[in-house]
Amino acid sequence: MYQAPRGTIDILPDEQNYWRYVEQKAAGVCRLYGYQRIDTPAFEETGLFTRSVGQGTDIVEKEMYTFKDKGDNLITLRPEGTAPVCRAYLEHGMSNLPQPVKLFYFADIFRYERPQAGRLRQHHQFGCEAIGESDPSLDAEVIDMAWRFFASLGLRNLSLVLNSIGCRQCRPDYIRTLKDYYVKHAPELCPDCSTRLERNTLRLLDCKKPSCQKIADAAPRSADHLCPDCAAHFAGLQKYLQTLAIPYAINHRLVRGLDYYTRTVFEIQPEDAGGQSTIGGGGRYDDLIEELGGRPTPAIGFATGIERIILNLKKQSIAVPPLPIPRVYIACLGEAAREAGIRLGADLRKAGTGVIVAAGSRSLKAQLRQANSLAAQFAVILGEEEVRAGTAAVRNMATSEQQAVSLGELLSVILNEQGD
RNA sequence: GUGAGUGUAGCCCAGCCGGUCUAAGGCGCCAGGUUGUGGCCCUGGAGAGCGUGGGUUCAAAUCCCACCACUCACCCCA
Repeated sequence: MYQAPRGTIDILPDEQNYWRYVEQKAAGVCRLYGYQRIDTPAFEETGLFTRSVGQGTDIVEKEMYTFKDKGDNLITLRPEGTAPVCRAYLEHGMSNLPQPVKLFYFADIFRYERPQAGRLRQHHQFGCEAIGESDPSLDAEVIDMAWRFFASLGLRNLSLVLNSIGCRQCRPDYIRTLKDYYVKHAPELCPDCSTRLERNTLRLLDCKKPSCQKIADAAPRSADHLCPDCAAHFAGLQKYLQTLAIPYAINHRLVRGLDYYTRTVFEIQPEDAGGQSTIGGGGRYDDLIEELGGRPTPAIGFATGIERIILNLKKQSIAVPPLPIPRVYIACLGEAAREAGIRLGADLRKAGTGVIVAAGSRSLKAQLRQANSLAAQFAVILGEEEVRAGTAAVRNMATSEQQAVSLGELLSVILNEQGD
């Protein structure tokens, strides 16, 4: 027997209402903020990701699904959503549109990771990007949008953590300062951190080991080493978040795993944080468009993990509306009745009503049993008697009331009945 | 990539100091209990040879090994 590849899941019919719910809420929020949908390919030229996400990152170093296709092109299944959107922005000359350009997407994301709950090799993200504006009010708006999205889903007890990691003017100085500090503590660092010291100094702050955390807590803070522009930007963002009454906590150890981030970085997570807790995160990437060959263009965005959102919807027992199902079940006894049933089903569907026409030749009892378990509101019973009389028995499944209706009236009777 | 736990029918699971296990039960599914009628109830039926592959043994779902998958933690992030 085959099974789904490791770290992938089938999203079965029973789960689909969660997915539709999340998508619908996301689209609703995007409409509120003027974001338009974009869909990009599931794979891109590998260089797009190594260039943007960064050579030293875990994603590029060990998590990408990369292969050569039959035309000898180096291809990578997208491990994140921002770079493809930026590529599309450039490729289609969106810098000629009114700025900022506001885009959202639903995308499947591929990373070769060790799977566990809330962490898959193929997962789905909803994300937004606002490209072409550096004003901190846009940062606040993007965070507000993410915040409103989670609120509209009904998720409670979320926390927003925030930081600014500076820009290419001030960050090198900061990293030098940070490195000097860490070099002094080198003997106390865990093995991972010892290698990070050279390879990716910023990520030292992110280490979860208690011993390293103590060092990180006392480390120089990026927010204290911002250049005047970045400091003003960060102050502006906080002011606007206060204007929007969005609660936040600054965590100077928050750095993100992708190299393209500048200035603002943020994450949103449930307060009862478990292992894979972050349900959304994002930040500014003011240099990325330029890095990809465009003119200097500031931008900010965020992404959310749909599987993790659904995990939390379930954890918080949030009721999600069911998907619509057919209201009418047509039971047929005999060949003449079947033909009548098929015709009736076609008419009802033409009128926009969902119908299940019983197939096969099971007993009436079995057909009604099925109507019941499919939660139909009405069963229409067609047998030889009815066909002969030119009628059908319409049974209200909730009340068990049953009446004979002439075939001519049947359509209007069913369409007018509320069911319950 | 590291460490630990788990793996029996579609689902939940009993059994696991080896031997009537030709593997139990519940849910679900199918059928019957009315000659054309559901949801409750009753009866019956189908459905696994015990994650996969080896090994130990007269004998393994039950012991050992490997692999695979899932879960949890690390790591990483959504």
